[in-house]
Amino acid sequence: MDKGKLFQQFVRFTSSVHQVTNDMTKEIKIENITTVQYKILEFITVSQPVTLSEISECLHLSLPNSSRELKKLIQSQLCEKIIDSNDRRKFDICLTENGTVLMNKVFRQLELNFQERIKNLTDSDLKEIEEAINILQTKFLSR
Amino acid sequence: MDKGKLFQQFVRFTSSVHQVTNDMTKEIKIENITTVQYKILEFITVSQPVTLSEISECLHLSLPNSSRELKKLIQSQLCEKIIDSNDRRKFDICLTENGTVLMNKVFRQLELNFQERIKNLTDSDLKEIEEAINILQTKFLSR
DNA sequence: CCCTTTAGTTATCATTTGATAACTAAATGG
DNA sequence: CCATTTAGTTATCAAATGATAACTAAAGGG
Repeated sequence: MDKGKLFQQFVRFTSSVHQVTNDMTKEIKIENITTVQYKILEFITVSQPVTLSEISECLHLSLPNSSRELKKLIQSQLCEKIIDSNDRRKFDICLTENGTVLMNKVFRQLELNFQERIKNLTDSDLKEIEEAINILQTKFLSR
Repeated sequence: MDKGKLFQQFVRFTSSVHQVTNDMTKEIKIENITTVQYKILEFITVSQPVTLSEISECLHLSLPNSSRELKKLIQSQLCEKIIDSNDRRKFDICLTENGTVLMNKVFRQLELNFQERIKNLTDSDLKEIEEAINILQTKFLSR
């Protein structure tokens, strides 16, 4: 197995994934939400409940900056803090009702883009894609 | 084939890919190069020669902003313009000798991270991963 | 009970990035 | 050969992001 060649493929692959997801998300515009704030929202959506430290670590933002941006999201009533009764320094962050509605709308749009992209594929192609995703997910992407 | 479920998997998958590539690249710091400038360099490296319009389109930057950032990269002597003799409004952009050396260094570091990540996998795992990447690349990611 | 660590806040400043208008110069098309 | 389109430039301003210092308040450990 040529690991150098695999690395080359990996580079092209990740660059394609970034390209495709960029194209799929670029038209999605939410009023009064910046790019970083959107990433935070997306992270909360996928991983909720999360702590501020987790946001900070996973999105490579400093704690002060995470705090600032979260504050704006809370002011926009898109997410909320739920104090952890075991450790009152911490708190869990969840989407509010509003936030959930918003992110559902975003993901529906994303799914339309996705379905558009796969609409010409056969069932056996889709099956192969599913398996490929599973292999990468279990063997390579999860730590 | 449940396309809705496939979408869910796709979302988790892309989020994992972003996470992993973020982690692999986050320690890579080049002096006097901003994030956007690095993305431009990366794009040139993978796709050279490129035009300014291609940079602008693929990285979702306006032409004026692309021009500004490219100017800085040229001032840092990391890339250069090569006038297209067929159409003198256009020009191709390539890495300079310096830029090539720099990006080689970056990619070597990236490759070390990559090898570290796969070091415990068997040859048959790697073979599966390679095939999975190929399937996604040909059936899903390329337009 | 005190000291240290952890988790987050607030304020401030510099830098980066985004957006837009007004421009040049070359190509293209009738 | 003139008008329009294409490709890129320059300047300027506003907004977003990054970095850091000084802070609070709770938890944990001896």
